[in-house]
Amino acid sequence: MRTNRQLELTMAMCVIIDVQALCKGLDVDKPVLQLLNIRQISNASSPPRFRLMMSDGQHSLTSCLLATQLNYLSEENLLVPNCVCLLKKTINNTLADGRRVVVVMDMDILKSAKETGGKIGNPTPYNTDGIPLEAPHASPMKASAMKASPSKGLTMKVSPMKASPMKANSASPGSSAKVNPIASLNPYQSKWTIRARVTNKSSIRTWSNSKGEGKLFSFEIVDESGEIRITAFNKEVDKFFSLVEQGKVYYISKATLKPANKQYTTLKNDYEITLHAHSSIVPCDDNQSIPTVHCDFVPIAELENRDKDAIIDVIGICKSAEDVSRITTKNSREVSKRALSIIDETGKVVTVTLWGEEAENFDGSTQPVVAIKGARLSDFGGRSLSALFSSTVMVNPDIPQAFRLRAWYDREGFAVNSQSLTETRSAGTGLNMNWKTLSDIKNEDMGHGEKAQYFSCVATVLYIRKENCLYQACPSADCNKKVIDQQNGLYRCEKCNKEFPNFKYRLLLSANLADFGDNQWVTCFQETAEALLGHSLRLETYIFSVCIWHSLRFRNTSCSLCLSTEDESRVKVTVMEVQPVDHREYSRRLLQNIYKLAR
DNA sequence: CCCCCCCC
Repeated sequence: MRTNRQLELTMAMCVIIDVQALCKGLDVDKPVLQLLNIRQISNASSPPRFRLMMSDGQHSLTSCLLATQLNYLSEENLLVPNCVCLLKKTINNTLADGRRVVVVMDMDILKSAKETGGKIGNPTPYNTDGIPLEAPHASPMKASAMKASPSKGLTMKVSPMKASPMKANSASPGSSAKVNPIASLNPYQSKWTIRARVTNKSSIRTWSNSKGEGKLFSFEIVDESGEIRITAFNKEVDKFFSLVEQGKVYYISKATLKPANKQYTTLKNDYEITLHAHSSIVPCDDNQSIPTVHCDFVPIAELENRDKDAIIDVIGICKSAEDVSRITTKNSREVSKRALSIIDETGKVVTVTLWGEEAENFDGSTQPVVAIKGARLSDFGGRSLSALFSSTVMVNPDIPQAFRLRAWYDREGFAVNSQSLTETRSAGTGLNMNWKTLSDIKNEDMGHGEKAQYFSCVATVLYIRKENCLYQACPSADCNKKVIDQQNGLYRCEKCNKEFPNFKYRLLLSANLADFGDNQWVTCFQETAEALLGHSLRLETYIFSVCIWHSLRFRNTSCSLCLSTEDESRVKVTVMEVQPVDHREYSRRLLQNIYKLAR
């Protein structure tokens, strides 16, 4: 740990001119300063604002404001007089009365007040009454832009060369005299106009929670300096939803900037925009200089080497598409989904899942080119992709890659012996079903191999055992592991490695299934048991999707229905899905089975 | 003021 003396020397050597430079709006790279005083500005507004007196050991500066997102530093007593701070990001701003302030946007506390032990040096006040404005980089916009560039997120380069053609557009309807780059926007300056292209527009969504209800839509925009998200609520939805179109360019002004919650966005901007009653959005026809959406397509074969959860752009021919279906999420929300199989020139296929309206409206019947910007790579079934709310799904986009792909597929691609990166193993996918008869299970020694096996069969329920048909399961939402009664009022879940005062009962039905050749005992947990019991009675025919594995080899499978009792060594046969057979479907699958036997 | 990105 550095001593005060060392710190004093460090400051003296490295940052001696920092206060002076900061005041002049010069580009100071991450100055280290000591906090001499902090006080809350007396105003009624919330959140509160804090004013800081900072020192570089030579000079002190009182015209410093803490950005409100850093208020917690003061509220949690971390930012107290005498602590030493690294100012990672600052913005110079001019107040309404002409006074200039330095707003601290991001900082680290390098040494606590206790460690520092007192004021370093004997700093004298530096020109607190107003700084001359002739400093070379004095404009707030300029200063913030310059500070932004080292933090690698923003890649803005605003030069006077670029700024002038923007001014030339001032005659356009509704535009102000000056167009500001997106990267220069901040909550401390309200008078701005940006000119930007809509890259991603959401549909209208409603919400209802304890705080109230309403509707909203959001869209993302881009200019040559950067990108930002804009959200419209309620009345502004009515006003702007139909005006704002994907891919078009608009002048946008008079809206509120607020810090972006990084938890929910991957956009490279610290802020986002909320529209209000006086906000203005005006279409712009002369938009040559505004960048269009750029995609960095990853070949499908290459997805095998990318990390899970990576956000990637992909393009392919939609070889086949599932019908749209409704699923219920863990949070018991209903949503539409549709899985597509897409193929590209690498000859590899991957499954892409679309959600909501995008799933409902998709038509794969013409085998269109599908390009997705910002899909998430998942490891489900090996490798698969999922569209996010932030993804842009383009069907037959007007881009060279799409034309090339179309030509390739129509000439030869349709016939290639393609390989999918996504293993499909659930019922309902129609093709790719691993159909077995019950006698196949024994004849093929199923469940004794290195991997769990999945198959489907058509069978009738002969018998359901009513004994021991409930078990005590872990009460956590997504864990269904059997708990161990500790005999002290607590129940232990080995999977969660936790003890609970309660448990939930779940169904565990043993059923005997039969087809024309054999019969088989299987286990149905809650969901599949309900499906069976929900129908009239036994002697009804179903399609069963079954998972079979050996309990000595497999303790945990990815299937939430598969509980393994580790003390027994035998083959486990667990039903994952039950579908009552519809006669048409039954005949079709029976035929498939017969054809397979015939081969 | 939302913040949902899901399912097998």
